[in-house]
Amino acid sequence: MPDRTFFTTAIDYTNAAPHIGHAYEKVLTDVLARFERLCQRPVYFLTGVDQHGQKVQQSAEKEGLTPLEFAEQCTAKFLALWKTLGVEFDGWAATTHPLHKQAVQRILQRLFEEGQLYKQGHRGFYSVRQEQFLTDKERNEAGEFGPEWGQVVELEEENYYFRLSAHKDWLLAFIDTHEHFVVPAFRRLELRNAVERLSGDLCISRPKTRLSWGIELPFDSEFVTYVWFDALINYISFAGYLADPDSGLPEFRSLWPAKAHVIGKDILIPAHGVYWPIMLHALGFPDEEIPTLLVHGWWNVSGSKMSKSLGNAVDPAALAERYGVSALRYYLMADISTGRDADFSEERLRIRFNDELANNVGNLLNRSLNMAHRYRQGVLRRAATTDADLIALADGEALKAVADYTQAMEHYQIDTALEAAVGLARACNQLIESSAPWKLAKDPEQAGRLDAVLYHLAESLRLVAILLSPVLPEAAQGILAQLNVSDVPRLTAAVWGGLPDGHLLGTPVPLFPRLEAPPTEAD
RNA sequence: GGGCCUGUAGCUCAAUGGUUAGAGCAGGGGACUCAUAAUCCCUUGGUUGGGGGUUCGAAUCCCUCCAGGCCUACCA
Repeated sequence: MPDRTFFTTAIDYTNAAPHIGHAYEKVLTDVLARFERLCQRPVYFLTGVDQHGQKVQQSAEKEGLTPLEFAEQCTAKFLALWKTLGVEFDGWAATTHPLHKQAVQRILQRLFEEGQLYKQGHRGFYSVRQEQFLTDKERNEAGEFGPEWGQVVELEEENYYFRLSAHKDWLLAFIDTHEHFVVPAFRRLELRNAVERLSGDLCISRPKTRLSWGIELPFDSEFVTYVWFDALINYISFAGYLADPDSGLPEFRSLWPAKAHVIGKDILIPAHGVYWPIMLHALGFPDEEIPTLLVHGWWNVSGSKMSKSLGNAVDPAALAERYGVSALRYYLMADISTGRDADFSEERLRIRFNDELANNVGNLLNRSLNMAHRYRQGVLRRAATTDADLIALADGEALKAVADYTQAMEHYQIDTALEAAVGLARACNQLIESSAPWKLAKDPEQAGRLDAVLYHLAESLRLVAILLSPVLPEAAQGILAQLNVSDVPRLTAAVWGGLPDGHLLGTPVPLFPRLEAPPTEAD
């Protein structure tokens, strides 16, 4: 059994700048990892970049760079974005790393020796310009290959194949008997049907004459391995699989199996739902060591797919610059149901930030602290209360918020979890209206009640900060700092009564300044 | 062609086959002054895409049609 919770993300291809979809997946996984830390469970968060392949090689040529130079230039953009967005990973999987190359070659060598790989010729139509074999899918209505493919020649080429179809029946049985293999459940259905149609083996190599930017096959120096046995292997190579004891990589048995591979719906079939489990199975991993696939949806732009060619790709770095990291992280986690698609809208980003963080949570913090300072010099009094509304808040709503939040987070439903946290703040705003501390302050006989109300507000805010901390680490620190609480957020501390009698609160400073809409274009 | 998903209030979304289909935002009305022109209360608003069927009971299950999205394949 692993002693650390291990999360991975898809590794991003270093051929273009990151867009909002890349940012979403990494923030989502960062939030899951931070929740584990909040629960004081050791966690290892691996993410990275896929740097090999034909597109990188071609793009590098166009810019007059070596493939490595080009890949590293692009990698730097991803790394900079993760730093900006507060994505704090433990391991960085860059596929040009020598230790990754070593693991890939050891794996290929083993499979080759075991007869899982074989060499075979393939005859087909080949586009010289695009450097790829064409299938009937590429034919136009007239049944011909259009001019976009340039010169098309009939060509025979030898390659290495992985015996994928030999494991088809195993995979079907595995999917049928492991209902949590794919989350959400409806994706498992989709996968099941796709596997049924599976036929043929998997081509895993390219001759160096066509593609040189890759990892050389250990048993045939004329070839490099093609994407699958390079990119997918990152999940185990960077976790220390088949590594030498002094490699500096993690101890593999302390991580494996990963709790979840976080991926987008576009790479479930066939890569992660078919190739990857079969690769692991062929390597001898038992069924209980095949990780869950957590499949997230996409951010669309006004209902349609985001793409560079449509010119509607959203730049996450620009958004973070314009609205702040907290606003962006909050929006990405709150406005999509994990596994589903959502529509990206800057207007909704502003609305949700203003309504839920600025007006609700931020203003609650500000008004609560102001009253505590105005009426009590910032000193809290903790005393037993018999007031029904306060008991309802402490034993009812606060308790329920923490429970609902925890359950939702355990099921990767970040949006539902945030609702619970914000709901507790809402209950506090209601309490302020119904108890009217400004009236209590004028009546000496209500001194005890006023103290109790102020204490309940501060204590609730402490809980809200703890619950928000995986999504909004900085802002949560900000709330706790204003409450004058220096403890590192822990879920075990999210129980009522943490603030001691006589606690001195900090100075209120508006935490979430409202976002203003950009000037609208003249009609 | 095959597969999967979605369709519920103006918008974004909830509702293990079980009260009168809910919440936030937006709209309308009111209250309050501690606070970031914030907050709180009340309120308008639905033929659950259409049509059949099963059931004591359907947004939910079955059939069918319509609309949108995604994956995948061109086999008879």
